Amino acid sequence: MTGYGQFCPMSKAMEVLDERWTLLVVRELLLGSCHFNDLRRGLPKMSPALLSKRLKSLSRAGVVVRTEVDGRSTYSLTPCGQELGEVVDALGRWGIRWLGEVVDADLDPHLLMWDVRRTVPIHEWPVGRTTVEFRLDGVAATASRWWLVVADGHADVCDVDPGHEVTGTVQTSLSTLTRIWRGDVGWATALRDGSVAVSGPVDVRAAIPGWIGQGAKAAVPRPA
Amino acid sequence: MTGYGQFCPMSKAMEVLDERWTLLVVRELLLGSCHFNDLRRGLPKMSPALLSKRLKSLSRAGVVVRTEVDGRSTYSLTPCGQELGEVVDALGRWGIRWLGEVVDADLDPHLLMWDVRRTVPIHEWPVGRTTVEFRLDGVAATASRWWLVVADGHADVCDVDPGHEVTGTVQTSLSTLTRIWRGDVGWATALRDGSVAVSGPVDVRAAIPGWIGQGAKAAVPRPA
DNA sequence: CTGTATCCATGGCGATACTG
DNA sequence: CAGTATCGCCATGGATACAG
Repeated sequence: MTGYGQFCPMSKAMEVLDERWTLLVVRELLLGSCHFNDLRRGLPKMSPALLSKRLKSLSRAGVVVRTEVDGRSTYSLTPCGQELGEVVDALGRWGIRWLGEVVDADLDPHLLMWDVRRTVPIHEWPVGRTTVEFRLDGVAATASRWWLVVADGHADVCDVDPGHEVTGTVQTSLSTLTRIWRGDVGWATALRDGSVAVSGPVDVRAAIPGWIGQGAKAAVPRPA
Repeated sequence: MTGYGQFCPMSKAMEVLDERWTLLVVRELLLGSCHFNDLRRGLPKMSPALLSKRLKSLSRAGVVVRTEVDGRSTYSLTPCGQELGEVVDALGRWGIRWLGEVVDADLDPHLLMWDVRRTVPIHEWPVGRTTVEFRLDGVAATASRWWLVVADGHADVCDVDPGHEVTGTVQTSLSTLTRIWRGDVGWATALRDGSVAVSGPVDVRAAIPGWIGQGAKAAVPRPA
């Protein structure tokens, strides 16, 4: 008895979607990941076996299609899967409004920098290569320094020094950068209270908040 | 490890909502059920122990509040819970569009008549008591005859003959009535192809399709 | 790079009965 | 009416290692 025994459309939807991890896989696909290891990077706590299993059931459900492109496995959403964007959106809006507190167990520097990378507003950056260094206080040494490199309309993030000249530096805690990215606190507030510090030439310091993107839900109004 | 270890708002939302049955409980509350046994009626395949457990965790999450009203346990949605209407809506729209086929295991005459009752467009009915009898072909005798009674701005459904004069009768299969209610097929089509038959005075026969309500998602456009 | 194969513990959840 | 109490299965999914 795996179903709900109901003909209600939302019950039928939940039969496809309510298993653990399922909608997070869909979210990753909506955000543009299409290869197995890209998906894994956005879902670091998910075992590969389970990811594989979920991709298979989403295929069976007609949400995902697997194709081979240039010999690489490529997953993408069918029209049916793309329409789950509305569901994912509604969940995100609800989550950001009512589930505001981020506990330590949810913090993850790799995940954060991966999200920062994919929300970089490229056109806000200067032409030519620009590198912003991040220093995360209180994070294990191997994950405390990051370099965000934007060049040729493309953003990359490294956890080893790429050796470029650093245009500016952001220093803060993992928690603060996460909350800024989520939109829980604003740059202005965080700069004022000293929980984040930017360094570099004055024009760079002024520009950095506009260079660092935010999550899609950052602008959602919060309940009073 | 019960959470996802992610700070993404939608992951946080799923931590609260992705367990089996959870969103169906919310759906019932959104539809207006507020007592334990009302909820059970809308969730017949859910064990009472599990319903109790889900209500408790939804309370802990701030989605539901339990109060005593005139000595009766009463569950209702907090503002946070009411906003899940958007999520439930998005899921229902997606479900009706892409999960169209209703299998036999999802058919349930009690559930259907309970849904028909609560979607009755009261103001479409005549003043004074009106009774429509339903005869469901191919359903066990104890659940094949139903009486929908509308009087004083209130609708009731009985599975035993209430003894009133019957204003009109609908005869069809459980599957057809379900698909009509969901909006998968229209009254006109079903009457034309004979899969449903209405009897009674000519004006009643003409009026019945307008008396029987449909699910909230019936009007959602289907993919080509 | 893209997965599979195994293994195991956990606990989710279904079924049923029962109680204030 | 509104839940508890118990029981036991089996499937879920986490961890790890490995393979084409």
